[in-house]
Amino acid sequence: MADEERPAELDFWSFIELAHRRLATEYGFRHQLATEVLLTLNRASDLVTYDLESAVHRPRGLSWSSFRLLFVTWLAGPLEPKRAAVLTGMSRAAVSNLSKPLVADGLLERSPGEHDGRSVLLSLTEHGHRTMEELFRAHNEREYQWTSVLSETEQRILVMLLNKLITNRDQFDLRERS
Amino acid sequence: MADEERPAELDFWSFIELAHRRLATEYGFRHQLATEVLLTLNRASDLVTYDLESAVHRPRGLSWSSFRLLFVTWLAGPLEPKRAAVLTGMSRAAVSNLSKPLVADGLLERSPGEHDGRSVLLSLTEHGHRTMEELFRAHNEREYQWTSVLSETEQRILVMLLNKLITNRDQFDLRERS
DNA sequence: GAGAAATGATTAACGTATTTACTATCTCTC
DNA sequence: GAGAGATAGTAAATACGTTAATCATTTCTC
Repeated sequence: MADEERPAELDFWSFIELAHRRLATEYGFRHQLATEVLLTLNRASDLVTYDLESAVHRPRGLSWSSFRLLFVTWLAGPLEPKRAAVLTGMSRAAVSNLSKPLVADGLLERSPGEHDGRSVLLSLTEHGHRTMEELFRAHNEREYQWTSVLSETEQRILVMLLNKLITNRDQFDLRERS
Repeated sequence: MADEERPAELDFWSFIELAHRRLATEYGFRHQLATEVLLTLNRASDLVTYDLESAVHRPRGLSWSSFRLLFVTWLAGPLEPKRAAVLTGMSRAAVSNLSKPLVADGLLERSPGEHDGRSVLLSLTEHGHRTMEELFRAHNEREYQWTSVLSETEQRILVMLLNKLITNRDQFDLRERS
């Protein structure tokens, strides 16, 4: 057994390796590769997100969620809260809560819908629009720092593989946010 | 312009494509591929996680975070809360809060540390151990359903690319959880 | 070896997301 | 066109995470 394990080096990322090893040797689990793929996917996503949030958005007074809402409104807006919820992957209530401070800060605008008395349209104000252009520039630069360790071809392969992973999801009855 | 956009088909996943298109045509952002890579990474991770949580863990009365804590304790335990926090990627306070119900349910055990009067060791109880074996079997089966749309080679490439993405992170001063 | 600083775990205060319940409007059916 | 049911948005209750403050112990320094 000796110093087969080196706990001193073990951290959030290298835990994946330990898990893989332990699942292989201690327990006879069939699908170790599946675990490795999805653990890696998860932790990579968490690391990048955490970094972007704390380096770009928090210093400007925005949470990751607020940014996401502004982002979809910027690119797909004006849109109803319902649609914003689908596109951001959060609940309608979350959109409603997040909008409040953004409207108060003059970034977002809430106007009554045209044909439906219940509905509302979210759009960026002029100020919100300018803010997003500046904000996304910083965001995009940091994204580039992350991805530039991969060649363009590697990046395209990565996107392609993730697309394949996700778009075949209808092969089984997966759970989605209602 | 015509029906260039088809909002009817737009959802959480296909928004990536819309974002890519809009950033390319409307705004002259330099690093569209970076955005596409990281949006894809993020959303893929979210979809898989949401599915695993709602299909496997919630029905058994566990949150995603509880599962993660049990998982690292299972594979790397017994360990101190501090180390569990690093390995799960959450705060020490979260570990402390999550432990409480798990101890109460008889899955987790909290024993005083050997050499240090302040410290504590978290470990699975016998019952917790048996539970994890059953639970992880279900988890692993579902993971397999997800990943099996990729060939083994594709899976290895995916892991390799994500590893490359992350392990070069020390090239710039990224933000990590303290 | 006594006092100061540091460290581990917990608690308290707070922010933010989710689910559930509610209100208003719209649509469908007869 | 009146009533049942569906839908949009919000509000209330709840769950769960974070950071900051607290307590106990340990380590460092003189």
